[in-house]
Amino acid sequence: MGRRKVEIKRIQDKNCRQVAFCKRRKGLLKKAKEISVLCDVDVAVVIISNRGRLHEFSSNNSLTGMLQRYESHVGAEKEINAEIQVAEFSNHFEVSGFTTMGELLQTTERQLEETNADGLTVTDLIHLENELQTALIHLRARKTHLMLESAKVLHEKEKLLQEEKKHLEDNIASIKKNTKVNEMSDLPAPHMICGQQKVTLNFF
Amino acid sequence: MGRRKVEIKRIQDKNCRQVAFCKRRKGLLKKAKEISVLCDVDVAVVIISNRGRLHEFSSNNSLTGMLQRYESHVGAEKEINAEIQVAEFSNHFEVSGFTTMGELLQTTERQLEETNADGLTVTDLIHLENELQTALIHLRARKTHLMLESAKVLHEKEKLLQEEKKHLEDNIASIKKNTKVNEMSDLPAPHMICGQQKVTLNFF
DNA sequence: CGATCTATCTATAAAAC
DNA sequence: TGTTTTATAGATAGATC
Repeated sequence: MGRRKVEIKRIQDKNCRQVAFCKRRKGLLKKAKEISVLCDVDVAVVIISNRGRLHEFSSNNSLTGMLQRYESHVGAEKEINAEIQVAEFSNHFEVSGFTTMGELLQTTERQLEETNADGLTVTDLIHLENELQTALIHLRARKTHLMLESAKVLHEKEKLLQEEKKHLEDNIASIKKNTKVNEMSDLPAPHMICGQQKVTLNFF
Repeated sequence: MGRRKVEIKRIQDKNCRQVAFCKRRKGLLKKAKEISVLCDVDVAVVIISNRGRLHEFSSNNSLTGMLQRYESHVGAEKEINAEIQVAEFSNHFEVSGFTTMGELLQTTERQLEETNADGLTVTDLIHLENELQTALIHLRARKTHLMLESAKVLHEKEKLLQEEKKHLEDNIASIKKNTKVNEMSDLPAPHMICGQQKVTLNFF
């Protein structure tokens, strides 16, 4: 989109690269905003320059939270935090430090690669992994159960209301069938009449 | 950038919006990739369509991991809170074609066991795990959305039925109010037995 | 839906300030 | 570093299949 076509590979000239970054960053954030508005979707964009500056767009609070959370972890602190987490983990077996299996496995890999630095054995990791797995399974089972239960309740509610509705409609139909017109002159709906014939209710 | 200029506001026509979303999403992700390569920066883009589908680009694994971890945490918290507070979901997730969490876990475990038979490295496992994690996040985002959507539909249904019911009751009340008792002398007593169910009619 | 085709609009490379 | 200008590459709205 410029005077000449550019190949998509790292721009060698530092200055050109910086200029391109400013321009394209602006464009990208604009595009993100546009799509979020035009198409009514949630979009989050995070850009971290190679100098560590953070630029972001977020169409949504929860995503903003995500970005803030990310921001708090970014930079040099990230490495340190990771080290601290690993240390705490190996010392106290704190589950909370690890959020995903991926992280767990990554830690495992690091430990394996680091020629068995301190303490943390693969057995320990497997133990923790099992604990996490179990907790997840329990949580998911409970969640699924609650969801199914709720759906059932709502469906039963609906069914009941449908039945009630039918009953009421039948009532009105019966009344109409058995009522004289002349008695109903002041009713909003003249066709709904009570009459002298026996009302038949076929509720059940 | 098309046949005519478009105002940046929510596209009303649903179909147009969807088409625009597909095109612009592709464009946005492409741009994100380009800037990350050209300018040597880390970029993450997360898009969640209003149907709950998740699309993302990430130039960097750790960034992806970070976002995914965030998603997992907040997503899970949100789901649980929603369950406890509202506890209303419908059978949509039965129709959605997705397996349950339990099934997914079982499948995962089976796959891991099978692949593990061959000499897979930890790196291979991490890669596989990340793929599964991503799939899981997509699935959860979509599932949660479908469930909430279904609950909404059911609630609307219920509300409608309640209104209909009230209307019908009002009709009956009007009829009662405007009907002379002497015209009803040959009607059954206000309390009638239909089959085995006692039905109380307050018509008169 | 999704792909393909254009006319048109937009982004941006390069240059200059 | 940011803005403006200009020429041009790229994105995409609307249409068609």
